[in-house]
Amino acid sequence: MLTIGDVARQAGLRPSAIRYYERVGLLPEPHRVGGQRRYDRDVFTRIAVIRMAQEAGFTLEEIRTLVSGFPEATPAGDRWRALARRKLPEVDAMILRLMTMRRVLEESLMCDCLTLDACGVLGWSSAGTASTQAKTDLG
Amino acid sequence: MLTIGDVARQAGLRPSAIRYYERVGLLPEPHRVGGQRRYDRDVFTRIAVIRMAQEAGFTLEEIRTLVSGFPEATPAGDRWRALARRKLPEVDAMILRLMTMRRVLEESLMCDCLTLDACGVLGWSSAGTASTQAKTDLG
DNA sequence: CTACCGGTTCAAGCGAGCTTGAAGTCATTG
DNA sequence: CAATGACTTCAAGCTCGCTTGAACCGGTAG
Repeated sequence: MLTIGDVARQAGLRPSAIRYYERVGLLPEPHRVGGQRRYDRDVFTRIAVIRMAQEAGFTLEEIRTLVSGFPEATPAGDRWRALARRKLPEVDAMILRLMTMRRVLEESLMCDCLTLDACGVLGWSSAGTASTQAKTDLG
Repeated sequence: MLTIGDVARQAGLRPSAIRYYERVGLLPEPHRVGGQRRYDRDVFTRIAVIRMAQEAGFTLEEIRTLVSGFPEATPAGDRWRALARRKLPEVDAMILRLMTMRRVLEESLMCDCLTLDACGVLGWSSAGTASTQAKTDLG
């Protein structure tokens, strides 16, 4: 049984973050010994999931849905699957954007432009078509 | 010559955002007519660059360096290239994380687990090795 | 017994990225 | 001339994801 400090040290975050996660429903309320939180080792799995999802661009709100075990009162893993299904295209879109960015970065390493928008790298002609380009997806 | 309202409408953001970008140095100060800002169409290119970089996870601070034409007082595009070089691996890492997330989402659509961490999909055994896993990269 | 260490709560603060509101300016329209 | 509407500045507010500080509690060591 680990104290919040142990968990924090091993997971590489601050106790305050762990309490915060608990407050917003990302972590379950642990049992307590004399008022103090005691954690089981599988809290690390949970934290790792949270972190990964966070790095993948999910909000804590979304992660809460991902991660919390809607115990009864819910169809099944249907809720989680629904979210996953909804999120997949977003993740794909994100990957695409990042790959575009990657290309831009890489190609711009090879040219002499002073600024990004003075540079042809983007494939945009720097004016004219720009307004069309400007409304790509973001909504 | 476009007013700030025109630009905002066409770019899909609010005038306040445009003024904000100007304040933090993402957009150059436009000329003014009777105190009001007037923009050239190439502002849309700039805005599109900003948006893309933002979606790719750059902070406005970084984008400022990316986008602003450090006119004199700077070696060349060296500064921008330096940033690009520094950012490339980060972008790559981000892409990798997203692909992991994608895999998790996709595979979890195919299993019956109620929660993510009850599920084997992650490849983590749900305890034991977790603490090791927990410290992947984040720093 | 006292000190100290690490836990506890709660409210407030912070940085990023904007938005909102108040108060004023300016051009056009009736 | 007065009203309208889009602009202006400036300061303050808001959301997210935490952190920090004040004040307190409990267990162990000297």
